[in-house]
Amino acid sequence: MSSSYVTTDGREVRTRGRKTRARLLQAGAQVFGTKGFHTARVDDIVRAAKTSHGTFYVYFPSKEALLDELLTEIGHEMAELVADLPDLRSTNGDARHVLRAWLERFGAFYDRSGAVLQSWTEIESASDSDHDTPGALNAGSDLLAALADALGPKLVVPAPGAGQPTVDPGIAALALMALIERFHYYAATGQLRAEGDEVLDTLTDVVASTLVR
Amino acid sequence: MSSSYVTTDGREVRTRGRKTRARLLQAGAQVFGTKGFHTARVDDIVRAAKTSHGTFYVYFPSKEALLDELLTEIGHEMAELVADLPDLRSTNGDARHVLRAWLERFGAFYDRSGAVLQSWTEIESASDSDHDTPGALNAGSDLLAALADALGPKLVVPAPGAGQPTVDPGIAALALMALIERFHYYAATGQLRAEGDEVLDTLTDVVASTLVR
Amino acid sequence: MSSSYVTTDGREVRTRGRKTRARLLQAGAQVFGTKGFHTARVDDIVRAAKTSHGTFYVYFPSKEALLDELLTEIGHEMAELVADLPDLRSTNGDARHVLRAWLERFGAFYDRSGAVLQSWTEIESASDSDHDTPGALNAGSDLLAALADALGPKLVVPAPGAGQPTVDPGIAALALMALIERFHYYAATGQLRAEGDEVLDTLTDVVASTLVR
Amino acid sequence: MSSSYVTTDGREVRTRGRKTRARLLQAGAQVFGTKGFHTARVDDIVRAAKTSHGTFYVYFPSKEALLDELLTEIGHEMAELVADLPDLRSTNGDARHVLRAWLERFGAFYDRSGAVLQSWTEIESASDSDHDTPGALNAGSDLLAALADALGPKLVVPAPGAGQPTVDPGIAALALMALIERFHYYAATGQLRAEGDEVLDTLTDVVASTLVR
DNA sequence: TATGAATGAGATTTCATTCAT
DNA sequence: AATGAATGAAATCTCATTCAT
Repeated sequence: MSSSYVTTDGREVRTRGRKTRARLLQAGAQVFGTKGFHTARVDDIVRAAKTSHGTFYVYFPSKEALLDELLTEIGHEMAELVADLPDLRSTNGDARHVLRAWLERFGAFYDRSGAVLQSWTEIESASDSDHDTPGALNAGSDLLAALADALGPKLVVPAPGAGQPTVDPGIAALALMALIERFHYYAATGQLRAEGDEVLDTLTDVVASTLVR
Repeated sequence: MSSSYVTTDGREVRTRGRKTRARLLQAGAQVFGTKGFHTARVDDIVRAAKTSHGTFYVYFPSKEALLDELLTEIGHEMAELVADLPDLRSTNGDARHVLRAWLERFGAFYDRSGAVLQSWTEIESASDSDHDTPGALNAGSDLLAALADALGPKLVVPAPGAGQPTVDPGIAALALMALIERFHYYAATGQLRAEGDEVLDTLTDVVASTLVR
Repeated sequence: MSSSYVTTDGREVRTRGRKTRARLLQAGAQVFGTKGFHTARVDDIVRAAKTSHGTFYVYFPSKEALLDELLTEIGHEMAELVADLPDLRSTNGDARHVLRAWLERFGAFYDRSGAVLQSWTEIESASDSDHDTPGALNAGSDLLAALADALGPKLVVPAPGAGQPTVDPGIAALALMALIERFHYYAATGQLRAEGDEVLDTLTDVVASTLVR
Repeated sequence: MSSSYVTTDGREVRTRGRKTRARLLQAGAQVFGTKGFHTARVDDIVRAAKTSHGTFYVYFPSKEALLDELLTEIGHEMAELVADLPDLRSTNGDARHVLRAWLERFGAFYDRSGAVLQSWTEIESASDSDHDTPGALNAGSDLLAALADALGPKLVVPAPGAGQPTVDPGIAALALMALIERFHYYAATGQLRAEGDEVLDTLTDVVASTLVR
């Protein structure tokens, strides 16, 4: 199913072309990640993929389309990731450990794909002003919300204390996502002065103390 | 002091020009906020400010320069805001109340200026790849870190429990910023389904339970 | 009414720009006339108008749009021309003389604008295959038919003889148009070996003997 | 004689190839006919012929070359057609009948090949501006004139009346061609509202009353 | 000061043609 | 003979910036 592609003018993509297509996708991820969507030129991508302008447009109708596919792919990965998080409420005592392991996986994912997510933000603000959705980028508009909805129930363990106000699970998940994303973003852009495991430890601490009670 | 400006070709800006300049600044904030930096055209700004292209370049040497100024301004406001946060450790019992009040002020600020912050992110990724720093945007690069440094010590009250790992104040502040920023962002973009006070309440809850212990 | 124009981004065109616009229009006519629509490059037009690429797109959103306006203009001229043809049935005996005078006017028009009409044909076949009318060229699709309808009744004087089959006026006018158009076309492309007045004379003869009986 | 072809690189074309070649030719006629020369893409032709780009260039050195061959073929047919027209001056009384029969044949030809002729016009204007005659399209430049020369003498029977000016046979033939061509063109594009035989009848009438006297 | 017309470098996209299989 | 992936020259169009008034 996801193994069948077509060219811009509707022809089936066979094994030979599949490789080129993949190379373009990867080059796109790299270039969008480093330069951002608007600053990246098709030329940069083509050069990185060691192919030609013409070839680019054989496989993607536009720069947007390439990003869109990248984003969709990432969206799937995130959804899977979320689905894979064990219900922390039923991991007796072990919660912190389980969470840490999961955050590690998330970190690996973010290292690979996080940079591209920036391009998503970049596009987003532009596209809601005029709504005609210029041919692409339907990717993840409500993705985050959806993820939060899936994540929420697994997370919040109500505090035993009574007066403590209860946090809505969806909101809590949103908070979690924000924390995770930002932490990795700060780490990636050097604004978070911490080394390897330290980031992971701190993140686990913060998340644990916020959401798992 | 901050009331003395010069035109692109070094002339002093008098009262009439002052107004035009301000109009451009405001228009810029509005346009950058809705369309994002790259998607916004000088033409949009000029139109919103009810003035002409020529006039734009009398007051700002480039599109980027306008954003830069906007960002600097916002940076100052944020710094002030941070300075104004009472030390939560010395507000006995009242902490939650004080925090909520402060977060409300922060929210008002975010409503005014938050959208423009997106443009900052947009620019950021672009500028680290080629290091020549194209004449602008030195504004906030380390702003966040600085704020976090100032915010940290006022926030985290170590839990009395022993085994509980302590969160580094700087990191904690970063987390706070992330939470606040994202919450308002989600609220602004409709991804957070909550009404007026609800957002503020929830945010207070989350922050309180995370950082103020 | 026809004296009010707007630029591509909706601004009023004042006297200063009016000239440039006109120059582009004229250059377009000349270039389309000599090279044909597809072969003509925007670059050719801009060069002929002694202006720049950017300027072209200030006044016209596309190459098509320029042709469209040219064609609309020509359509109006033709309509006027047709309206001005005296009813040949009421010009006793004088018909040939009147017709000749009119054909002379037509000739002058064709000398000015005939070349551009070729571009119309060039576009036409392309646009009916996919019907989405790519942004322009609504100009004259049924123009010819309309003209024929207006022209017909003024022309055909039924022969006094009985057995002679009567030609439908509309059809006859179509024939007339074809004759006139082709004659001038052949004359213009050198396929009709005849000099100045000779063309006019012959054309008058042919038309007269066909349609005015 | 006309049954021997070579590929682009000089190889003899055998039976299998012959078929492919023919299929391309036919596809070309269809596509050029509907979309016009410039708008037609090699891809369209290749698709219609159910073959590949590579194959196209085995048989034709360029897109233009295919049209050129098509046009040459059509030229031959027209020449034959003209040659077959009986001398109307010697068909006593029967002239109208004979003419009608011939026009019918012409109509059939036009139905098959007329559309492609549009592409000829399309190319023509382009090629006179730069004189280097880009390798093709010498096909029909003076075709029309030649045909007219052959057609003329067979047609015009001078009117017995004295004052009536005599129409030059060549010119007259040109007129005839124009009429026939345009009539069918209008009929084909729906601008001539008439059904089957009606077109033929009217055309016969018009031609007869103009040229055969 | 203010204006808006003009500019041109640069970006995206198309498509006839070539080439390796 | 046939294929279809790859190519790159060339064309269209955009928009930040300059300039004459």
